Formats: sequence, C-alpha cells, structure tokens
Amino acid sequence: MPTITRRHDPDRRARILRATLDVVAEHGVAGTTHRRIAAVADVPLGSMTYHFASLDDLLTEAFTLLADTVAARFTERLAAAGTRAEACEAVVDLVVDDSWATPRNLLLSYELYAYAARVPALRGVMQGWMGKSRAALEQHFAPGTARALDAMIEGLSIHRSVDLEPAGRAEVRAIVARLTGDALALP
Amino acid sequence: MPTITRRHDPDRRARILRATLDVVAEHGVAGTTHRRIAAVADVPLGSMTYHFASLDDLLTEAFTLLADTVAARFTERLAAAGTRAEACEAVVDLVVDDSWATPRNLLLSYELYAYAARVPALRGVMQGWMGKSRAALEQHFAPGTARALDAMIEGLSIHRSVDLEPAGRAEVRAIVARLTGDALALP
DNA sequence: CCGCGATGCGTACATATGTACATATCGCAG
DNA sequence: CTGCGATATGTACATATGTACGCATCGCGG
Repeated sequence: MPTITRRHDPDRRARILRATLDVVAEHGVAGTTHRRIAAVADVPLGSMTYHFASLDDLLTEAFTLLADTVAARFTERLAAAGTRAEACEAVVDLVVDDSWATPRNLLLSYELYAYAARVPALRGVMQGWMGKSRAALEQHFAPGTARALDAMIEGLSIHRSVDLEPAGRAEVRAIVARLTGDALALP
Repeated sequence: MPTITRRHDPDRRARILRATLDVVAEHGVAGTTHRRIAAVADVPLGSMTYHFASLDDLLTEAFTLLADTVAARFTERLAAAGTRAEACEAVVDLVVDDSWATPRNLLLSYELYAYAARVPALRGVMQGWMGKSRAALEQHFAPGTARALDAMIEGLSIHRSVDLEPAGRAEVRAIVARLTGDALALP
C-alpha cells in the first residue's frame, strides 16, 4: 500500500512550542487550542498529546521559552554597553526600538502575566525573568536605580503601545536621565 | 400549579457585569463562560443571552466598567491632593496601598490588555483610561512628568506584584521624587 | 540485519459551550 | 383593570474541544 509520506521530524517539539506562541499571539490563551496549534505547526493532532501531557503543560513550556528568550536578548543588549552613557542609550532602545517592545512581545507578556497568576510554575519563571533583567541593569547602575529603570521600561513600553501619540525617543531619554540622576537637558 | 419563586430583579444586568469581572479574575478570560457567570450572578442561563448579545459583548462591557471605575478612583485620589507634596504622596499610595494595586485589579488589567488587543472597542476604552490618568496627574505636574509618573505607576505596580521582595514605600517615594525633580534624600 | 523503543498518525468519544427559542410571568401605562 | 411590552426561565442542539488509544513506521544499537 502506498502510505502517505511520513515525516521524520527531529525538532517537531520545538516547532510546536514556537507555533504555540504564534497562536497565543494571534488568538490569546482563550482561543488557543490543540487543533489550531497543530495546524500552524503542521503536525497531526495526535502529536500534541504525545509531546505534551496537556495543553497547560504546553502553554507553560511555551511561556517559559518566551521568558528565557526575551531575558537573554535584554541581557545581551545591556552587556554590549561599555560606558554608562551607552547603557542609558541601550535602555532607551529597549523601550523605543522595534527589537523587544514589539506588539507581539507586549501581547505575549500580557497573556503570560494573566496566565501566570493561575500557574505557580510560571510565577517562578517571571521572577527569574525579572531577576535577570535587574542583574543586567545592575552591571551599570546602582540597585535602586536598576529597579526603577526596570519598572520604567515595563510601564513605558505598555503605555507606548496604547498611546495614540507615544513618547518619542527624546522624551524617553529625558526620563531615563532623571532616573539615573545624570544631568541632561529637560524638555 | 405552585410555580417556583420568580424574582423581580431590577439590577440584574449590573450584577451580571460584576459577576463577569469576578469570573475573569478567578478563571481568566480563557475560563470565562456563560454558565460560570450565571452561577456567580445567581441567574439562569437564559438571562445571559437576553441581556447581552454575545459573550464578547459582555466582556467588552465588563472591561469598560472596570476601566471607568478604576480611572474614577485614580482621579479622585489625586484630586484630593492640595499641595504638590500631597500629590507625590498620592502617587506613592496608588502604587503601594491596597486600594488600587490590589492583586485582583492587576490581574484584571492583564486580562484587559490582552483582550483589548483583539477588540477595537476596548482599545478606545484603554486610551480613555490612560488619558484620564494623565489628566489627573497634569493637575499637579508638567505634562512630561505626568507621562513619566503614569508609566512608572504601571510598571512599579506590576513589578511589585511579581517581586518576592517588593520595593517598599520609602523606595517608591525616592523614585517619584527623582521623576518629579523634587529634591529628596536618596537611600 | 534485526528487533525494539521512540515517534508519527488518524480517529473516536465524552463533555462543555455558545446561542436560539418557546413559553411563562411581571410591571405599568392607559 | 387590562393589555402589552419587557423580562425571566428552562431546555434543546449543533459544534468545538481535550484527551485517549490502536496501529503504522522509523532510527539505531547490538
């Protein structure tokens, strides 16, 4: 019998995880189903329950992947800064640039925050994420300042995604300057 | 025939809306169903489709109610401040107190942010909310400072809800002082 | 080369869900 | 008091969903 082409798929698991984030970004956790993910990942439905015990397990692992990826990029971007001024500029970039604060990432963050409230394992992941961010900032700034900057990055990113006239680069730079205590022209 | 007690329920609609927020807070939008809401509001299932055309309509209206309520409280708290120093303290309160930044409200905010990304009507609601907050802050601070404070309130509230050792009142006060430019002892 | 554990695949099934609808009851304007 | 429009209520039903399971097929160690 001519059986249909059967694939050998070494990284199918990873592809499912990526597809999960895609589906969550597009439909929200509320609209995320095994079947939708399977369609995006281009795998049969049976693969879902084979690779992941339950949908919650899948979501948990996908969100963990997201946090690790984003935290790594964050750290990387800050580690590339040599001087304090460069570090400030890196912070501005993280808020303003289309590298991390992309609509997709913001959206996924909201979904993660909401979901994590009901999955203890993810609370740990979020704490780890925040810890890494703070550690990266503390390589350039005092602990208190790092904390303030971390929160400000979060708040500004969110508000910029809602605002009809988002704060521009200059304004963000001025705010960072106030928090770091470095003198800078205020608008 | 002795018919079961049939209730006359003038504010049933409002009760359903409140129940919706309760259910969302407990189960997330993903776990919000007509039947769960009906159970919490103590109304029969049929009432759901009678008072609200669809589940999405219901969620949209409930989130609008949330935004209006929270924005009103925010404005009220800031309007009560007479001096600039009192305004700063009000901002600190909004972050640290158990009045607005309660776990429930934070959680509902995450759900709203995520949900609003897919419902255009709610984007307007969020913009209105942010506008009101900013207006309230601008009664005491310059526009740029108001923007920074608004974002910082958001970011600090979120991070405080995740952090194992949340920033204390003193630390929050110091951050606010930096943003407002008012001199204050730094820790 | 061969066997076996890992992986892939389709399908079945109980359940939960959104929504429609027929009917019953109530408040109140005239 | 009397309709009548608004509201209440229970139920039906098509559909989507999570998960289980049996079987097919493959990679690879011995």
